[in-house]
Amino acid sequence: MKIIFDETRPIYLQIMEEIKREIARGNLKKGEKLFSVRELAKDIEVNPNTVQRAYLELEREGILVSKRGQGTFITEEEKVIENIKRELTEQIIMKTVKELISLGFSPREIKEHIEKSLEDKL
Amino acid sequence: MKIIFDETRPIYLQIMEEIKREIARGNLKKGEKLFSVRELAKDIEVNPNTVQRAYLELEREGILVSKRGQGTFITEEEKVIENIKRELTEQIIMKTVKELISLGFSPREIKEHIEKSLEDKL
Amino acid sequence: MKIIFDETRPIYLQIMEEIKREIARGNLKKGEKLFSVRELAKDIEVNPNTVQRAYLELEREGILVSKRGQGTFITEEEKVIENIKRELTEQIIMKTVKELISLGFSPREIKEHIEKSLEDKL
Amino acid sequence: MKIIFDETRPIYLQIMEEIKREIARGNLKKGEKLFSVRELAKDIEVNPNTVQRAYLELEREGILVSKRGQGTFITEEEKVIENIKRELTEQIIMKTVKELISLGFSPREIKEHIEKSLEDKL
DNA sequence: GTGGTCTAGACCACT
DNA sequence: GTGGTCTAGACCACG
Repeated sequence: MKIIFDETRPIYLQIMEEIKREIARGNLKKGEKLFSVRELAKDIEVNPNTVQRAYLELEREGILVSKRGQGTFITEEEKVIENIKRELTEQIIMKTVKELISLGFSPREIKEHIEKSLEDKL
Repeated sequence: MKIIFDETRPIYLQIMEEIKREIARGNLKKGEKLFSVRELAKDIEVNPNTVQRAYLELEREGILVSKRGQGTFITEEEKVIENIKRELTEQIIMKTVKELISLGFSPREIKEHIEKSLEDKL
Repeated sequence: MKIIFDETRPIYLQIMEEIKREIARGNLKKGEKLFSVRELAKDIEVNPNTVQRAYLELEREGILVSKRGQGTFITEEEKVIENIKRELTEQIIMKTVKELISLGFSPREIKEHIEKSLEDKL
Repeated sequence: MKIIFDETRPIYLQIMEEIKREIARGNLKKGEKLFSVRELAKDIEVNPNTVQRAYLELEREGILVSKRGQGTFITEEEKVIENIKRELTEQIIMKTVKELISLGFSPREIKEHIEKSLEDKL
């Protein structure tokens, strides 16, 4: 995993977000085993406690499941995973819409612009 | 001006981008006088040379005009200013579309998602 | 490289001109490696930053190509090189013609004078 | 008079050349009175001795005539003046021809280039 | 080793 | 005061 840290927000949050993104992209699949806390900590050069906290919060959100003596796994619940993807999508779009509105575009104009951009890809 | 630096990209580039964003948003208008090199440098806590470089590059792009002994100004050319806004818009949209595609959405799905998000605002 | 500085014009400009002259004369050929920034700086006794700036501007003009960790090279584009020679030639001739006109010669007289000078060389 | 000094050649020589150029251009006419040594020295910010030396050498060349108690004058001899112009012309042309040859042009090519440049002016 | 960026501080030309 | 240039010296990323 590769993370470029932001320096303005807590690192554990950024780790959480990155894991969610990997799940949403399908790179981490349901039931899959994650790196161990120590491995990931070493890999991205942060303190193991920080990774631990990220895993803990994700477990609280029902996204991860830790099994003593075995490791940490992505949940088997497909609904949770779909939810992550939906939320991330929503987030990305809202951010973009806000930026475009701050540039003075109306919702109608935004729609037109995006449709034009997508035409090339269709 | 307020800039949160990225630490991974040259500062002078980030200054350039921030100024372009301010122009695109209409906060900096054609012909308007910018902060002096020294003022801005002090304000955002970088070396005057770094601000100077950002101004120089923007001048080369036709966006700023420097007048020795007077200051640095936004160009009077409206076309240049419109161009900045167009490019910035394009950039924002392309970034979003790419992110959504990496999440596995088809162009059609992206369009639908965005339309749904915009409905609330219309 | 040998440069006699002018004291009235920026050093980095004079370095640029000298490099262009060397290219036009064929002493620097397409694809050839230049002195490193530090070498040239030491050689002509200016600060490395000044040489760096000259190289940067020439890169922007498409005349040089910098490769980090490797060095700076003359472009492979022959058209660019031909262009340098053409521009330099134009410059030299225009300067002479202007000087002669300021001495009160008509274009016809200038032509005659030059033809006479060239006869010896033919 | 305005002189940008060269820093590499004696100042008195550069003053001599500038006066010759002014004569060749017709800005200084036969019999005309020159600035006094002190005036010119003050004007171009050099030591009066330096101007004195330039005047002395020009007097030796028959170009200037100094009259005690009256000042320094351009010679009345038209031939001398014509000579200056001829020499200067020759000098300018030779310099240009040499530069163009060093760029690899043949005399025939030089002639063609110059004729082309002059066509616009004819 | 290479180029690229940045800081600190100086001096210049222009208004 | 303004922008423009330059030096000295540092640190980084790349190969």
